[in-house]
Amino acid sequence: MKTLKEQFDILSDGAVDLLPQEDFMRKLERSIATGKPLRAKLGLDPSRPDIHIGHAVVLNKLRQFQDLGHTVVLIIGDFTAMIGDPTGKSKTRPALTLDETRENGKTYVEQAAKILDMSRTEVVYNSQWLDSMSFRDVITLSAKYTVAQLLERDDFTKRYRSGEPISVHEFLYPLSQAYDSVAVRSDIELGGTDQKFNLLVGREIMKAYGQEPQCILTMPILEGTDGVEKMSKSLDNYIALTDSAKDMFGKTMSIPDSLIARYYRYACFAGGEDVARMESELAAGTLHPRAAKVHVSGSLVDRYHGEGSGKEALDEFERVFVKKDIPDVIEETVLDGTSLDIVTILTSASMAQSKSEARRLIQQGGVSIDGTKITDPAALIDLQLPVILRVGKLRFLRISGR
RNA sequence: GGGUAGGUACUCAAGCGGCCAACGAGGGCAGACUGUAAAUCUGCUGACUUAUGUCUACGGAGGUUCGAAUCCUUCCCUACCCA
Repeated sequence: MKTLKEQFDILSDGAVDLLPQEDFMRKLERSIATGKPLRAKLGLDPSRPDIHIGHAVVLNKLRQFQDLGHTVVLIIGDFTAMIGDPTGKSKTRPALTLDETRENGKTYVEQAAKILDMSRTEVVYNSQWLDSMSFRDVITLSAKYTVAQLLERDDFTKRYRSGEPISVHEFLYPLSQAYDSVAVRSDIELGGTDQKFNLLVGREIMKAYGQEPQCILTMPILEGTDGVEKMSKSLDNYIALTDSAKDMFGKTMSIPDSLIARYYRYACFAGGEDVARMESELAAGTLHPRAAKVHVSGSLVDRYHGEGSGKEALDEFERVFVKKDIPDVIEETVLDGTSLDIVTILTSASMAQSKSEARRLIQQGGVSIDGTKITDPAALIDLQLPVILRVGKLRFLRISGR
């Protein structure tokens, strides 16, 4: 069993906030003394079933809790997802049915299992308690917090000032999330830094319900592969846990230099010393940024696809992008006809969304067949034998006719 | 309930009777240069059997007009002020 100090050092490493520190120390101390594990809570939004390595930052931290013997409580927000979305950004997000959210929740958990130790994980759905609350219960809950307190949240303040709509139910979101903490009696809740407000509401609400308030731990929000926006599916700048080794490697190679060490630390969960060494070598110029990225990409792939797969991904990468060769595995599509015009091929193979787009791609020189650039939109392609179609830098497809 | 300002393509945002598939910016895509980095430069960015062509589109539905994103009516939506 690790000592208090050791546990604290491990758990606080890489965290942005761990509040209040003294309370957390007390909880840890008690846990060590009584042998009773802490309950670490994480709420999941099951409206989008794919987990990406941005989510993984927090999951990895949870894993550290588990490795120290503590319990993780995953709350699938099936009830909240059913109602809609609070962020205002995507106000047209369709409300999901309970079945859909359950289904998403399941895939979510399957993916989380790549990181978490499921034998030390409790999975619960918040509809279990939220769905059965009466209107009276809701009023009781909402009476425990004030509008001014809610408006403290950055995002609410901004929207309120700039005249954007805020629906009343959005105010209820932080409260219901806070109530989840009451329901599962969490000792500490984790989340991204964007969740800090919500996590803190949890403390107040727990107190109001006569419980010992949870501590909060926030992890950084990992930027997406564009290096600017936070990683998210809707911005398409994400690396999914389910991405193939090849994609994972390639996507990581495309991150800006400024993010290399950050990815090393929060995506690969490299230790503080290793990260510091990389940072200083990069700064000193003794390590080429590309080499550092190759290392980061490789260890990321190793992490999720097994030891050694990072090397394979690198070999493939070198072949395609350094030697300008074609990938060794290319998806194949069979089309009707043995001689088709290039525009038809592009659209029916889903490499272009419309014929206009196909023509544009051709005119701009982004299309080649077997390595030969196609410039004539009316060109006929002989498909007696399979050909390799390349669109842009990254998209390859083997086409054969019948 | 009353008043004011608004609702334009992925986003922001011009246009305010014909020259509008709609300026500009961002984003995205393609190309050049590179380290699948950044920065920079160029082109494209509604669809259709590529046509000085047709269709769809400026919150919805009607209307005026030879002609509407632009004018009128009505409905819906948003913010703010008053109650």
